[in-house]
Amino acid sequence: MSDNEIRTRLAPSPTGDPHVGTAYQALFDYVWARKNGGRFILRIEDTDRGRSTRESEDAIIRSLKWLGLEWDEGPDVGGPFGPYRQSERLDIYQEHVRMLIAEGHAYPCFCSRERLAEVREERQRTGAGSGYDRKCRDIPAEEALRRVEAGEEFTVRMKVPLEGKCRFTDLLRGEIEKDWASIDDQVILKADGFPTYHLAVVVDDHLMRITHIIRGEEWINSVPKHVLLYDYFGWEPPVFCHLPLLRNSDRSKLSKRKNPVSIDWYRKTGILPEALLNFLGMMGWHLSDEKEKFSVADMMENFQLEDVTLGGPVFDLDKLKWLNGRYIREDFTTEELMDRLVEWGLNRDHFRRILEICRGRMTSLSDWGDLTGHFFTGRIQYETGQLLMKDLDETGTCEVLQIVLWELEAIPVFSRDPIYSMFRELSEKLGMKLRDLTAPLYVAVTGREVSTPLFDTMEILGGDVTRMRIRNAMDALGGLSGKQLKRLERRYVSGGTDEREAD
RNA sequence: GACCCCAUCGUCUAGCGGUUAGGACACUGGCCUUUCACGCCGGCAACACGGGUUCGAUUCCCGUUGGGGUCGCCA
Repeated sequence: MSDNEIRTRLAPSPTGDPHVGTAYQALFDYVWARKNGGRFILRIEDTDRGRSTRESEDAIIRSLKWLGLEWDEGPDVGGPFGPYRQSERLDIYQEHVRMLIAEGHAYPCFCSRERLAEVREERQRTGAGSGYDRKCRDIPAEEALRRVEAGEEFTVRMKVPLEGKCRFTDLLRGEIEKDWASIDDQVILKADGFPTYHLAVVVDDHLMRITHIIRGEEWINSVPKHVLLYDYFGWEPPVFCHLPLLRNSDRSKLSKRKNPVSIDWYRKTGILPEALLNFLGMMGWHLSDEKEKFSVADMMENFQLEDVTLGGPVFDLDKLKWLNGRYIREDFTTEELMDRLVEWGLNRDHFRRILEICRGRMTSLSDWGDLTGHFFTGRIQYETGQLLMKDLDETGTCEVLQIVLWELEAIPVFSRDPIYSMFRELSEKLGMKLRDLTAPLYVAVTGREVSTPLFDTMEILGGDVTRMRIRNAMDALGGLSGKQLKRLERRYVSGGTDEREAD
């Protein structure tokens, strides 16, 4: 590697389904590195012990490979600056934390989570800024050391200046200013010895010689903490370039409650990787005014980071479908398209999973088409009468479907058994018979009252497809108004899992 | 609420002081066609508002409004 090589990275946290926002960033990172003859690095940010899973990491890697965005260094391929999984770099972070403490830039904090929660609430309420009150900042070093050695639980926080301004440059926005006083002493090392994002990202980006940090706009507010760390370590910060966030049609940040966000969903509904990439490429960037259809290679030839536009682009499925249609019509011979189709869903593995759950219902081989159509279709047409829950009207049914949606969102691994237990518990909670609860769901998910077993079917379809169909069914029933939704949410609080893009 | 970011058709965008404000998706009228789709031709539709700067502002500056993001021992 030469000294002035352009190096970008994608740093996803393996905590759920691979997110299209991750693909979006990956595309720009990839194109920028490759267009400059540089390298694109994949780093897994699995410092959240509770939520990171290997399954998620594998799924992310699979999705990125499906898209054809290949990295030059990463946990699976190695590289000169590994390991590329943060959980395997703990000693590196701890060493750097020791350096910061030794130089007085960081300090142990002994506050309990409870106290922190109280402080946070109090400060929010009184508008005294937010976050931590720096209680432990001035504990004398010897005393702190004694308490640490005595085995008291602690985290490590970085010292942030109490006054003055932080200035940094974002490639797309120019100079950005922020008062230090608005930033609190961020935890950089958790009580379990794992680093937080802020420490790990700075240390790794430096050690991995990242030259351009291209990531979502949601990170812009944490840049001051990062530049401060670069400063404490005496390192040169890389170029910061924050991409606009992909949006739902109501302009909020793209989220799975309102949109399919899993890359898998796009694959499963028959979007071609080249079309998805092309589409993502036109979010905030354009090849030329006359040419909407372009390849990653076209993009590589013409892309300039500073040409990215800043308005948060709404992710418009209609336009993606149109573009996808153009690829299908224009880019393949029938033979080639056949290969794509086989690869997509007409392959033995997929057939086997489906056959296993439907062979018992077959009296002739030709039942196959009728019985399995819902596995090979995008949108289902509904008979709204069939969608109604027993003894409920359209609104009542929508409310139950909405609750089901929330419950489905909260299932960490979307497979039959957890889905089954969820429905069992839910039917009890709602005081409904399980079959009365699931009957309309057969219709919502498969289009029919009698079909393949629901939970297996959901598993095969995947969480995003399943949820999208239920949402479509709700729309067919007239849906819920914002007001009704709010009321329902108050009445029925359910913990959904956070979704996470790469940084 | 505080702070940060953003602002051209419903949506993705072109525009970088002087344009009938262009293209694409969606919607829509017509043509083609045994249906549908594709394709072709046409239509609807935007510079958020108010101040400056300037001979002239969609374009530059400042406010307002609107939208978004962030305020975690999550990333």
